[in-house]
Amino acid sequence: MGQTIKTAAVQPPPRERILAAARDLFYRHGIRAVGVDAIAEAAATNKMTLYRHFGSKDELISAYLQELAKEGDDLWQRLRDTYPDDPHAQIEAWVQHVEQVLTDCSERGCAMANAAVEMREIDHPARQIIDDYKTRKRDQLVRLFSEAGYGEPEQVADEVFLLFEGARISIQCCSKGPALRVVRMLRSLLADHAPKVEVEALAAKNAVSEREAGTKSSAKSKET
Amino acid sequence: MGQTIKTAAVQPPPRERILAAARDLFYRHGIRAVGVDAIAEAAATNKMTLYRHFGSKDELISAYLQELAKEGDDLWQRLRDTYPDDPHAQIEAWVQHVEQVLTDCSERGCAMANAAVEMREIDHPARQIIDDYKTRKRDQLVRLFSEAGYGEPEQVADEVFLLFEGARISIQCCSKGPALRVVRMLRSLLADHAPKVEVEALAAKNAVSEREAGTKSSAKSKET
DNA sequence: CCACGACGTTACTGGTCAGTAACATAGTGT
DNA sequence: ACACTATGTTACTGACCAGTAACGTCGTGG
Repeated sequence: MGQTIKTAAVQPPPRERILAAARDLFYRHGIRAVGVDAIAEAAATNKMTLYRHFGSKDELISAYLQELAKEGDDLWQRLRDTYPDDPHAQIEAWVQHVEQVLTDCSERGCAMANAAVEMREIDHPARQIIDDYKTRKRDQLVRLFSEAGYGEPEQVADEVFLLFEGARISIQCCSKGPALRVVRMLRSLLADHAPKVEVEALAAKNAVSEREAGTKSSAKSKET
Repeated sequence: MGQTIKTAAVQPPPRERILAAARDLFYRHGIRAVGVDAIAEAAATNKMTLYRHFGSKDELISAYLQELAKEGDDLWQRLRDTYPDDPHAQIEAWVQHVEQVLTDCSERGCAMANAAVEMREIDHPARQIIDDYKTRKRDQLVRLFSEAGYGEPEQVADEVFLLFEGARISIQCCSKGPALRVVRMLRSLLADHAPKVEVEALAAKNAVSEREAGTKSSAKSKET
């Protein structure tokens, strides 16, 4: 029995491997800096198979960004589902996610934003994906703050959004000081805008949710 | 008289033309996306002359970034000199500069940050220039807010810095909403931290400095 | 007038890259 | 055994790109 032993039996299908390799290389070295040969090799396959699954490098880039967008959306949804009907806990969990992202030593900024910088052609399909994703993220923050009863949820969301974006870009090109202090900023900013009645209740709750959410966030997401 | 008429007599020397062309093309299309041939052609010269002035593309990139850094520093200094011993007016002028940068329709983010995204190799000479510049900018903000008597100038500077960075990156990949509202954010943030005694005095002064500084900022800087 | 230096022109090298063609191989279902 | 499909392999094209060599031109300063 077993004359047809699958070499590395549990290896995922080529398409997945290619996408995973592209994701890693694109994020680490940049989209333009990575050739399709390198991706195929990293995926333990070859260029032909790559081109059978993705018609062109641009298509692969789009698939890469769409995967990132989906994971970012899923992560957000999971965050929401973990604390149903408790927007304050959701906010706190998100802040902790932000902290985790920014203190990850492999952090090289937001893959989406970096892609937007690299793909400057305004008609590149990638841009639409990025634009949609970022707009969605901002709107999700607005909604969350609105549900939490914050005054001026749009303003708070814009500010939080820009602070996070700023942190992720500046962690790539500065001495990282400001970026690493962004969590403290977020906390005090949110405290300032939280509905007054809940302040002390929220403070009490943080001690709890801090442990709960801290352990289960193991997904290595690179998104907002 | 005048048998040797200089064709296009007032044309600047090749080195300047090359740097100007590089600056334009690098900023508009990205550093990696622009070849030296294209730069030479845009500078109305040729590749050989380019390589006589800049030993390599990397050297040209460094010169490009250093020029940007110098202009950014000069602009900051001019801002300071325009309102000597009046840090509040300097702050207001800087905010107006920010507004002008962000509403410029040719804005494609901070050239420095974009370069950092494109040049991922940690040992690339460009990275040091960018890092130094950004750190300097942040420190200049700290100093300015400190001179203006703000409480916690470091915190305010970090927040302002990250908001601006966030605005400049997000203007490239989002529906630009949040970025365009950053000036309002800055104003209210600064108002919150300004020394209490000066608030109404500052408000009165804004009406004046708004006209003064608004007209003379014609330099097309792309820097923080 | 001459020599020198700055600049221009052409053509080339070697390398990389996206994308394709042609053929070989292996698993799978019938 | 057969056919079909997914995958692997090799080799290629054409384009682009960074960088160089060799030579030609022109203006300036002595």
